[in-house]
Amino acid sequence: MLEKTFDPKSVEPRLYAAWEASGAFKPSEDPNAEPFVIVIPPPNVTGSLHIGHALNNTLQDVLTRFHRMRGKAALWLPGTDHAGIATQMVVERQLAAQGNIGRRDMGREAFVDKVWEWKAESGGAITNQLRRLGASCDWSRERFTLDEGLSAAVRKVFVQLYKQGLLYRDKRLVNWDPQFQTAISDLEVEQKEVDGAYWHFAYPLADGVTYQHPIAFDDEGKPTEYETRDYIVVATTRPETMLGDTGVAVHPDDERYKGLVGKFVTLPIVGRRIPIVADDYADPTKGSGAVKITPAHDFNDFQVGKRAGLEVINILTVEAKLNGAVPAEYVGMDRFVARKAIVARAEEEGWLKEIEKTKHMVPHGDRSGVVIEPFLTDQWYVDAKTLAQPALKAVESGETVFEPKHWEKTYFEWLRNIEPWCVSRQLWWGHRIPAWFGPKFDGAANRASPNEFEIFVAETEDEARQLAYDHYHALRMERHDIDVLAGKPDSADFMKLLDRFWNHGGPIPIWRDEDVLDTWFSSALWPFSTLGWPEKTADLAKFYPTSTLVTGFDIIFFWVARMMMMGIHFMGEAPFKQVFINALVRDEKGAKMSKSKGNVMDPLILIDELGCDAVRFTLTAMSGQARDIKLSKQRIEGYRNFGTKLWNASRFAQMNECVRVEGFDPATVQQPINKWIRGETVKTVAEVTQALEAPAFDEAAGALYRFVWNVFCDWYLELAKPILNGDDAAAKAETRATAAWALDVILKLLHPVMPFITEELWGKTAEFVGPARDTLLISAKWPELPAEWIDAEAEAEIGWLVETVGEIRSIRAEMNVPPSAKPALSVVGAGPETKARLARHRDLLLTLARLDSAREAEAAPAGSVPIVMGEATGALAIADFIDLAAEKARLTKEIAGHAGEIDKVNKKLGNPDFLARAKEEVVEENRERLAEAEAAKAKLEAALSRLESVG
RNA sequence: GGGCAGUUAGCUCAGCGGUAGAGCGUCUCGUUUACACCGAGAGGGUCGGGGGUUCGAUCCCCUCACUGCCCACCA
Repeated sequence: MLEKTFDPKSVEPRLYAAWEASGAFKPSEDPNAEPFVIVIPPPNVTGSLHIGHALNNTLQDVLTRFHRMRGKAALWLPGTDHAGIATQMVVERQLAAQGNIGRRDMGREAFVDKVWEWKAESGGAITNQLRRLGASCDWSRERFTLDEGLSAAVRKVFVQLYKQGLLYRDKRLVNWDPQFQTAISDLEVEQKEVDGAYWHFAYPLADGVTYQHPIAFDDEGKPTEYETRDYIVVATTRPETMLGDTGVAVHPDDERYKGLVGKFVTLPIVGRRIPIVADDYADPTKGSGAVKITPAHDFNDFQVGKRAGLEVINILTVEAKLNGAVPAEYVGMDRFVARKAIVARAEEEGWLKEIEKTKHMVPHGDRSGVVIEPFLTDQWYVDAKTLAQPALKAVESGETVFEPKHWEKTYFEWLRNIEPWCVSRQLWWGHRIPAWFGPKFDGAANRASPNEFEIFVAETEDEARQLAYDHYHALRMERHDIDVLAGKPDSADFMKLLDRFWNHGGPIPIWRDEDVLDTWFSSALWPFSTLGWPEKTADLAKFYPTSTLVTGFDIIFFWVARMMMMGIHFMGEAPFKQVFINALVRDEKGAKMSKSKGNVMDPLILIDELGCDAVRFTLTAMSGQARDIKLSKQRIEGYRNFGTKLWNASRFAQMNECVRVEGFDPATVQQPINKWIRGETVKTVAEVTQALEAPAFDEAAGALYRFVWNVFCDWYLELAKPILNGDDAAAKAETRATAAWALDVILKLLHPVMPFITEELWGKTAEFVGPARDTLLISAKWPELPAEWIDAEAEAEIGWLVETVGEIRSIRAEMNVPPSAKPALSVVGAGPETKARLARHRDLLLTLARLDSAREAEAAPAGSVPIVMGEATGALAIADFIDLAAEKARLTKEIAGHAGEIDKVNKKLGNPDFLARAKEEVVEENRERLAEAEAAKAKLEAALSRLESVG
């Protein structure tokens, strides 16, 4: 006998082990099996499973299990991401907590070793948590973004892009994170609104220049009054940057300042003479219309500086402290301390004109949370604009489809306005950039330039060395020809340097770039690097491109778009056929879950409390499209109850010896209820299959829920009871076999969503009764049932029965007829069909509606209550319980309801336009509706008048 | 400033041209041997406002309002 309730805690680990041991997680090797492939969005190796992962991975598992059961070679490829900054942070924190020396004291190699140590110990946490979720990943193919193979792929991609001119080194402003002291990409910058101010500074004009500044205006905005100024006002939100100002810009058409273009101001504190330039960037309507230009510390100013040929003066250190380029008293000062100091000094010296309090957006590092500084450095950039074009085309053409479709707009928007991608990071944990530097020889000066280098990009150091050799050798030959042969005397030093490398006999003195790559660089290769690229592996041939990517919208830019770019560029084909964007999980009030708010729901705790299946079903059912998921525990409990319901239905089946019969053919069933449930099962299979193909997870879950609970349990099992308890051996045997069959189909359909309880029942039902199962449920075949098994007649008949029972129950409840009372039902005016149905299902009617009898009659007995039964009228003899007034009210209300319906339909049918233009079947449907409503109304009116004549 | 999404029963959401639905919650009744993590029944909505298209609009179009998110913006 099945236990009274399902115990997930003991079952889940056992079944997971059984699945894994059976080899079911590996894709079928049947050469005819069509592949179905999902690559997991690799969670950070530092991560632990949160509810978002639970949703995302549940959906992937549902798809994988579904397609596996359908006979596809289903591969769900798992892995983790090395997560550069995040992991480096975790390990640094751990080192600090253990009282170890810091990263910098430890040195790069030792630190990286520590990170690997940490990874070996703690890095597997999240994959074990995925197992607890029931994830049927092929663990034998698990990858890590920093493993040997993926590192080789990264090097190859880097070198190829470099050779193709799609990756280059450039000196420009980057988003600099002073906490981690690394560049970050635009995407890693978060704009946050903070309280700030515009500080208006008066910069004195140099060389005794003055001008007339308008101070009063007429109604048309024309200046009427001027004052003479020997200064120009600029405003800033970052006063400390003024130390790096190298110009002031005004709009070329700004009348106020026309005369000042080409003049100079004397920068306060610094004393630098800087020009006033004309540039469209200056907006006459903003502030004073004049803007200070700090090319080294502002993206816009950098551009203005470039156009106007302004000097670029970097005033910050990597820690965002003021460097030696500023007056001595500020050197080494923190940027925010300097801000205050400068404002104080401006006030003191009288050039602070105004402080305008304001809120404005300030860029912050998404990991560090500190304010980002635009900072002038050399970094590596990917030419994203070029790579984006085919990625755009792939989605435009439908090669790759987003689901829901509207996310394509987001994808397009970003790719169409894409900027170069800064991929170098000044970190230690990550893929070290395969680029080597060598001295650059300045031909004119004939010596190695201290700040410029030759770059040699290669997959290995040996290759880089070879490149360097070739380069310097060619250079040596060339210079030899040009300079030495031409007898130029100043060639000597230059040649000496080159000769030193050669004649020394030692290796070419090149050194490797210290930087590592953005974590997302390796993630971008995930769909093909994990399958073995650049090797031509069997997996790569079979499983690329993948089928569906399931991920959150928050990483469409970070990850999806970049995989599209890299996948198409290196594989010639987009990496996915479909991108399914899942919703964001929020708490029950709709707030984003966060540790600081304390509203985090830990999926592992929920699994402990309510079982994995309940959590999975909830997430599946709630994964409607394009919306946040507001998750409440109550909801999960509801689906836990659903599992229990299924469990109990199975117990019922078992108690009633509903044994699977080998070779049972549902096509042969005779009993109406069996024909009916057979048809309902067929419909559900079709519905669930279609929903999972789309995929529309919520629809699949909804269809399963309704079928199992509201159809199979509420009606089929109830309808089966009289037969199962009756004497008709043939009917009993047929019903037992049908019930067992339907239950098997249910287990299969439900398995992708609720793998544990269904697998357990699959095993248990075979253990107690029926023939042994030849496979685990995970490997069972998805049902395919013929549409002919839907029997319209059985459907109509059971529909009639269900409706009649419902009517009677409703009246009993409304009239407060006690459950113990068993009234008689008289059926008046029945046609042959109703008579036949009444005869066939009399027992069921008596049981389900708790009746004493149900017979045909000539007329309704006095004091009975009418029920519409198609063409016939049922009369329920509950005279003893009737409150006359209440019954009159009930009838009146029902009659009014029908009257309203009749009015509405009559209006429609009376409209000639409707008759002329509406579809024929719609008109017909309305005619039928009218007839039905009129008949029902007539019956109830007759009953009401009888009641009134009595009363 | 630009873009996207949403606004349907108390709550959470489905429906997306032809009779307004589900789950939860609420109320009433019920220990009939699968299940109280249950069963039966009931109440509850002028489908955000205003226009338009249509024989017909919750559904299509326009517009307004509100909510959420993304991108841009440090004078």
